[in-house]
Amino acid sequence: MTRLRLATWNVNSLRARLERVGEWMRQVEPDILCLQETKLADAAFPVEWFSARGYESAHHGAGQWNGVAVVSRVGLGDVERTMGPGTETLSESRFVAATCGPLRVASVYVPNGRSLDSEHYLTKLAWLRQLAGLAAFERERGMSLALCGDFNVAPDDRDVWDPRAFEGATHVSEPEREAIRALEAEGLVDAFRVLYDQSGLFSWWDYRGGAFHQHRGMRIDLVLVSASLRDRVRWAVVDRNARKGGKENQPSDHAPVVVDLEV
DNA sequence: ATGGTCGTTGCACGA
Repeated sequence: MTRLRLATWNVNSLRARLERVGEWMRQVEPDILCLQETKLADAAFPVEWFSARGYESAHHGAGQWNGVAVVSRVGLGDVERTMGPGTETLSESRFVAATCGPLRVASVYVPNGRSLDSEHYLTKLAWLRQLAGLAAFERERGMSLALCGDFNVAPDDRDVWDPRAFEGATHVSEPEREAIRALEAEGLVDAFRVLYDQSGLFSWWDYRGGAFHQHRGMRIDLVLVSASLRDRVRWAVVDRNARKGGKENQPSDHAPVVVDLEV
């Protein structure tokens, strides 16, 4: 039995955050790290910076927007950059998957729905349906799966600072939450919720209005693992320290989520 | 109180 430390972090520009990511990795020593919003083209992704620290990497990005990566020190192979045949356009540069040791790992950056009456909201729901198809595919071929990333959905009211503030907004609407439950119906469990049932444990805080200091956040960064791993979740945390900092050490607006699995 | 801040690109826009 070995302990596998899995983490996911929307870094809001890897170029702007690289030094901070390096310091965090040195302290936390994740075995597998999923990144979102690298905002890099594949050619600009710092493959050698990661390999110098003992990590292989797979990146999918077009630059400027989106961009996701899987970084691993327990092996990395069979890289896929779409959720399946015919989904290249939908997948955008928001999906990359790789096999890392015993796990199939996907780093996902679910589209922001913007508003309930936006076409982007429909794209978001379609994207999540496609992701459920991928979960079914991995289950059918017997792979243990970890879907890690920024889902832009708060699964239930415990995951928002004030449900009343979100009436009629995205991230909390019933169709979005149903899409997360559909992933669970495909055999995935929210690893963080295996250990914690409290409200107010957030992973994202708006940069504006001092939201972080006033505890106005949401839990939208998730690690969804195969149900067969439920009893192997040993430890989990949202590392709020990584959300701290000011002018000289700017944080992302997301904190990393860390999950330790006994595999 | 319809504001606020950050990262990117280029003199707004997405989140």
